[in-house]
Amino acid sequence: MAGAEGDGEEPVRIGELARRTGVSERSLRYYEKQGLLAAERTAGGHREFPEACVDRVIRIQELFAAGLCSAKIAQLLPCMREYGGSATASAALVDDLAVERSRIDAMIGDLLRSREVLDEVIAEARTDTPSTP
Amino acid sequence: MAGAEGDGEEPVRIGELARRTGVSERSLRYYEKQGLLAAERTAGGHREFPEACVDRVIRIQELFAAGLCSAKIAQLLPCMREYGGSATASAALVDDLAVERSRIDAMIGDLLRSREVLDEVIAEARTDTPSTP
DNA sequence: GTAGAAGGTGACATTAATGTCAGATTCAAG
DNA sequence: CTTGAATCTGACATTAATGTCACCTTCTAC
Repeated sequence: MAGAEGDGEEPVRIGELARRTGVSERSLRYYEKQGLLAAERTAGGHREFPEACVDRVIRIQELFAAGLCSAKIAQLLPCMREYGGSATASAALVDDLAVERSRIDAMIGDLLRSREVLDEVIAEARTDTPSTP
Repeated sequence: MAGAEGDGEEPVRIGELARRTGVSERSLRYYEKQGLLAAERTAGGHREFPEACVDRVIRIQELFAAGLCSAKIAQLLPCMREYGGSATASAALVDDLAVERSRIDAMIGDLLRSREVLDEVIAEARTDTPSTP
């Protein structure tokens, strides 16, 4: 097996994490401050993220895109088995999440209708102004 | 036929429009200033929206929810046959809209994945803490 | 050890739609 | 006319993630 020596974990520094996730260093530091990410520190104070943070950051971005605020995400993450979470959502949190879910449903509807609008306008323009006559 | 007298259009004031669309008066005034809505004015300066604004406002909200900014929406609306638009999108606008469309596609993906996350966490909580044992 | 790349912290700015408030004016019904 | 509801304008605030900059420290390869 590869990586059988020591703890078998190659820490990731913030620059590499930013590059691999497409999320700015600025945002990664913000995520850490909001409790969405945990990082070890070198003796000199540089952050060392675990490998798993790559997927985690991507998931966090998706949740941000879905309109959740950092506080909600911070509550949600510990309940996700996917990222080693073992917590169970409290009843209050479940209520919150159900509301978020409804909002997401509505937003998906808005997005689908808006996409249709764009498609119609684009198609109409291509009909009126064909680039390949 | 109903409404055969005169111009046959009952104008809508801002309060009623707000109530019927769920959009605040503040936002409706903002939409007008951004060129998304056009309103006649009474002698005293009060806005009189045409009936069609009800659907139009709802569509505008959907487009905002889809992440378009007011400037893009202002360009888009005149190209929508649905709302009496007769314009054809310029090539530059089509390019813009295609970019928006990609973004919307990506966002739909994010929303679907995020919704799944919420469903999992909610389901897990309901399994661990059943309200009806 | 040294130079340059990478990282740390903190502060200030931004964006864009929306909320809110105050004071003045208009509208509609008595 | 009068009165109360509705509307107008303009200004200021907010939100929340992210950008940017300045200045300093740490890391890494030579």
